Amino acid sequence: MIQADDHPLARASNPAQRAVHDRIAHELGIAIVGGRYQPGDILPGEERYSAEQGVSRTAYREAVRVLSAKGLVYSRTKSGTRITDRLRWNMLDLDVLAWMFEAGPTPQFLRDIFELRIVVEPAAAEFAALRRDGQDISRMGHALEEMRRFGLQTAEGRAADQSFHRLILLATRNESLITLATSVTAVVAWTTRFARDERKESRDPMPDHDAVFDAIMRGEGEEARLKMLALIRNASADAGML
Amino acid sequence: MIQADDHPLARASNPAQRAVHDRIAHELGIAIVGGRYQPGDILPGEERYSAEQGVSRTAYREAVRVLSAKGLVYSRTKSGTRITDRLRWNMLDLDVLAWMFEAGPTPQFLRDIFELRIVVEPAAAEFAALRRDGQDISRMGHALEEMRRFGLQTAEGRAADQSFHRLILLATRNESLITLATSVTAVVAWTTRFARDERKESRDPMPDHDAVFDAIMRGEGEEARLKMLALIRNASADAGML
DNA sequence: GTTGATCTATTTCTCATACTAGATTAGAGC
DNA sequence: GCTCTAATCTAGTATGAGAAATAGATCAAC
Repeated sequence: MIQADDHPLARASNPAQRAVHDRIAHELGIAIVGGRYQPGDILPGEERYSAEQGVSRTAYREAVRVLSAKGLVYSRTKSGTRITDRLRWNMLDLDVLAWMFEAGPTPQFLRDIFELRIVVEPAAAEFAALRRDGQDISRMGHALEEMRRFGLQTAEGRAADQSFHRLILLATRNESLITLATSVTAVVAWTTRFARDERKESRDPMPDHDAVFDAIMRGEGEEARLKMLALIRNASADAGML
Repeated sequence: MIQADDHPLARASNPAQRAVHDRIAHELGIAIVGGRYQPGDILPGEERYSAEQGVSRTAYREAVRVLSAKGLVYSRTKSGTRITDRLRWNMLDLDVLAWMFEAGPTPQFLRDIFELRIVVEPAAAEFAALRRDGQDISRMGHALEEMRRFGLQTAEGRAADQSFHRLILLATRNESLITLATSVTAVVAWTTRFARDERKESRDPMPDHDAVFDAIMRGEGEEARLKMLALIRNASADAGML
């Protein structure tokens, strides 16, 4: 399984060594999704913003192109660059989600994502049950072994958990579903990372996982869907999300 | 209902009057999703590409930033700009979907999207049934009236149809669901626009729509989900997609 | 007074050029 | 062969100059 930090797309942890345009996009992105600029508002403008921030217009413009590509803003000559209506934002873009999270996610935002999870992951489990092959099964089994061995208190255990969910996605053979669920589970992971340990001890996650795995292995789509639904509800309840 | 072409985000139909960086992003985007560049391939490089296309490095770079924001490519100094692995692409981005469609959508791609539709829209109908208010009901009713009056053979009728589906989405009060379904239904609309008229006469769509509307109005979530599922299956069958 | 055309000012967009930074590669030295 | 170093190549940043587009003001006509 590819670790996020190993991939070239992963943002450098140190802001200083990030490209300037990337840093600006990040700052503006957070300011926008965090509500410091409201839809309809006009950004300061190339000349002014770049001067204030001490960066070149080039870097600023490239940052705006990024935000524009994600639907957060749109630019017109003379009018300036405006914040787009929220319904036009690419809410499922990983960067946008990350910015939302950094800006301080609203309960509404988290509720939306967890609802989406309940829609998407059980459906994914169903498709996976119908399309998985021997290799999928083998890898899922291994991930569960690791998870059982290390437990969710360790980094290895959590990695195995995420690996298991990822393997289910890949077994759906549906790229759009994979893309979608990747975004959703990322938010879930960020959320539960902070929600963990605050509460009472969680229940043992293994029975739920085993049940999902078993249904997928036997090719029982409907059952896989229901078991995954149960797993998510339990996990969400433990994280205090439901 | 806002027409796509009225919005500033809508691309100009005439490529000539589009911004240069936008045109380049469009061209490269189609080339990438169409497979002319494969994941792992390296783009020509700023100097070379901009010289060949007769545009400035600035414009080319802004185009690459857009593609990068959508996950299609990533850049590193010295290495160059590479095509990202497909699983990193933002498959649900409206531009990416449009490029896929323009590049000639594969059957696999269309199957993926229609599967996603079957996952998402019934779920949306369920949420809508639980959360709609009087105004939602009133507007949906009006849309159905228009649809009944004009029929799906006219532009007005199709607009009313899309409006009805859009209103259901908005009634979910879930922004991430709205964003997702917007992308999915866009692809469905593009597909059925071309698939229409080729086949035998379609069945009357009104009973299916009325049933969905009725369930939503009465606040019956489960029923709304099932009726929407039936509607989609019928519509897809008529379009030759199932 | 209202409407319509024109003019102006402002803002993004494009280009050219120079230089920087960082990663890869090749070579020197051992 | 191996290691360290230097050359080199590519994306990144900066700046200035001007082009294109258009919102808003100004003015003319009715």
